[in-house]
Amino acid sequence: MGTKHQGSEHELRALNAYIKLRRAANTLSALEAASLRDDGLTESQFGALEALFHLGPMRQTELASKLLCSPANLTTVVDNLERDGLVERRRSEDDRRAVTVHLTSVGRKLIEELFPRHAAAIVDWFSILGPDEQLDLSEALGRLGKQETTTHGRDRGHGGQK
Amino acid sequence: MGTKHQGSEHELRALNAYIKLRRAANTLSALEAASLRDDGLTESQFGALEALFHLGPMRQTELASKLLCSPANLTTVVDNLERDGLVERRRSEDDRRAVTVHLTSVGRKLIEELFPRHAAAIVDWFSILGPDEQLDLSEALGRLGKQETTTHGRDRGHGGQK
DNA sequence: ATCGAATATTTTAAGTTCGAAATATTTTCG
DNA sequence: CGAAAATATTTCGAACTTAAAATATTCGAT
Repeated sequence: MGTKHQGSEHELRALNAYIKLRRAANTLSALEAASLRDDGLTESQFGALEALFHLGPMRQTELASKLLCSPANLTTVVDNLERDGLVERRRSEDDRRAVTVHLTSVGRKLIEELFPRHAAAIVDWFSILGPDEQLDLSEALGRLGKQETTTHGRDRGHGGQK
Repeated sequence: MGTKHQGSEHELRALNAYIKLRRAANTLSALEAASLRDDGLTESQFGALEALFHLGPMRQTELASKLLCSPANLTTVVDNLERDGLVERRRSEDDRRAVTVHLTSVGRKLIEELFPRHAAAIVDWFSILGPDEQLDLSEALGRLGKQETTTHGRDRGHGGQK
C-alpha cells in the first residue's frame, strides 16, 4: 500500500454510501416481495395495481412511465394481471393503437385490502428513524435520484405519488 | 389512531422516504447497467468479477453470499462468465462437492480497467451531497438496511467492500 | 464402518426485465 | 390525398432471479 491510495477518504465516503443505499433498497425489496408472495403478487404487479387504484385507468405507456419500466415489460406484467382477472384491457376508442388498462372489481378489492397493509409495513420499517431523520433522508435521496438517467431506468416504486 | 386518516403526516413522511429510496436506487442501477452494457457486462457479472478481484478466488456459495443472491442464481452468472472466458471453475481439492471460482487473466484485466471507472462514477454521482451529508446518509441507510430480512434477499451490490 | 443428516452445486420451471425489431395506427406535411 | 414520421403495443432473444427438487460429497453419531 505504498502511495497508491486505492481509496482516499473522499472516495470511501461515497462508495460506502453507495453500498448502504443498494443494501437498504434490496432489503426493502426482499421484504416486500416476500410479503406479496403470500398474496400471489409480484412487486411489479402490486405496483401496477396500486397505480391504477390511485390514479385511475390509463394507457400502458402511461403506466409504464409511472412504474419506470419499459413498455415491453409492462406488456408482460399486464398479461399476467389480466390472466389472473385483476385488470382488463380495453382498446382505446379515440386512438386505436392504444389500450387502456382498468382494474376489475376483483383487482380493486384486492388492492384495497393490500395497500393499507403495505403502507403500514413501510411506516413500520422506517420507524427506526426519527421524523427529522426521515425528512433529511428524503431530501438527500431526492437530490440523488433527480440526476439524469440517460437510459430508461427501472423501478417498482409504489407508494403514494400524492 | 384518530380515525381513517389515509395519510397522516407520520405516514406520509415514511412513504415519501420510501419512494425516494426506491427511485434513487433505481436511478443508480440504471446508470450502472447502461455504462456496463457498453462493456458487455451485466451488473451481476460486474459484481462477481469485482468481488473476485478484491477478495480473491472463492467458492460459489461464498460468492453468492457476498452478492446476496441465491446459489442457484450464481450458477447461471458464473456459467455466463465462464463462457466468456472471464472466470474459471476449479474443483476444490479439499472438498470435492465445492467449486472455486478464479478470475482468468482476461477477466482480471477487464475488472482492473473497469473498476476505477465505476468507482469514479459513483463518487461523481454522490458529489451532489457534501461530506457530512454523505455520512449522515450512510448512517441512516445502514440502520434501515440492517433490519431483519426473513427471506433471502437479492442484491447486485458491488462497490469497495474495502 | 456405516447410515443418515448436512452441505455445495446444478437442474428445472416459472416469471421479470431489457433492447431491438416487428405491427398497427395515427399524425404530419408536401 | 398519400407517403413518411411518430406513437402504442407486442414479439423475440438473452440474462437474471427464485424456489424446489435432484446430485454429489462430506460429516457425524452410532
